[in-house]
Amino acid sequence: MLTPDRILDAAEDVLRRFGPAKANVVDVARALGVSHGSVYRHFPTKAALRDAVAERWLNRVSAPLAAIAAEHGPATGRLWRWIEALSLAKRKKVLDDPELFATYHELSLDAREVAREHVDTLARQAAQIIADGIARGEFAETDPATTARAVLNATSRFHHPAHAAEWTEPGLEDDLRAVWRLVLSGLAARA
Amino acid sequence: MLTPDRILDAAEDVLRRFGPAKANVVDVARALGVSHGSVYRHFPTKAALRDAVAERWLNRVSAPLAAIAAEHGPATGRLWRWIEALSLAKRKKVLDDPELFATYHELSLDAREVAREHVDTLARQAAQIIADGIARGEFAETDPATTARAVLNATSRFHHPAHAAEWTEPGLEDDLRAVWRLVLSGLAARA
DNA sequence: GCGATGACAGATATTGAAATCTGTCAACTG
DNA sequence: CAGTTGACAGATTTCAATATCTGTCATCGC
Repeated sequence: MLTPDRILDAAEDVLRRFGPAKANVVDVARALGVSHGSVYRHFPTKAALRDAVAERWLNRVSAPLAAIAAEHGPATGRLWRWIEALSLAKRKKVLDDPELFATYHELSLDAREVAREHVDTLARQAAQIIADGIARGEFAETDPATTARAVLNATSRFHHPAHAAEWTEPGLEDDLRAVWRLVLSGLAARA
Repeated sequence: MLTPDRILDAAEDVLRRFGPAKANVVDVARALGVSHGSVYRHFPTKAALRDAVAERWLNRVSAPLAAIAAEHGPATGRLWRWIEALSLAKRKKVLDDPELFATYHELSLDAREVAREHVDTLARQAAQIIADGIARGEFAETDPATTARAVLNATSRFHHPAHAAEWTEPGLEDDLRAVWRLVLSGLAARA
């Protein structure tokens, strides 16, 4: 039985093997032992298939982060662990799955829906931790959504795929910690 | 008389007209009415010529910022004007000179010397303002160089060429202001 | 003699014809 | 009849021949 999920598995495999530039629908169909027309029964276009692969792949990044966001301890430590985990996860992805990472980066360049949704998901998680921090009196009173966006923007050098080329530089961890110190004092500061 | 400066003028023109992908040394020589061999008398390689064009072009960004860094008023307002001017200058460049901007972006991707120096120059200017702010009691005591790097990193979404594609989105100014508020409270916070 | 030239070799880019790919759909199968 | 197939048109990509470009250097002319 041909299901979207089986197609996604095959597509991810093909994408990982050949990269976004060389992967094509016929290869995906061949990997499944069906004609490429059948793939089009489940995904309207090649772009939709690619987006679905990226979406699943991005969920594997954000799901572990959601766990941190849902914890109940002090918000300061949680937010730091959340940011560090985000940065580490992205760096790990670019090393382990360079081809899938390139696919994702392509998406984010086109400002595709999937990339935007991923950012929204991350912003929601960060906002949750920040709202907790405000409730617990750890952070100053601000709009959690706006502040979460600001935190994401301020740390984009460490998780935005546009900066992936810089992630091998030494001292990256130190730079992240320096930005974190700045951001943390900003969050904690009384108005 | 063929001088490096005249060559740079011609090269900048050619680069602006054809873009980094199409511009070539023969065209630059033709624009000057000399043979391309003569250009090689002044610049050892095409890459060196390209770097020199970018360097001059980047100096035109950092020079007006140096003026702000050298002012004597309150550091808080100066730092904000400095960051805003940096972000605006880059955005203006990408609109006015897309081809030269692409040249510069290419450099920054290759992590070329010129791009690194530009970042160092900016970091030095920011460090100067931050050191002033610490001396004036506006900012908490920190290492100005480290903090300057952190401020640059935290705002890279608004001036790093890798993010140029996002600079047409509405709300960019608001995002910058939100990050600035966060950073400013971080700078001002007492230890 | 000093700066400029232009022919040259090897590297790189362009081009257009041929091959492949995407997306559709009428026909097929179980 | 639900799901699959494969032939097809038009779009896109590949590939190899051709042209152009980079960087060198022996030679030129002022």
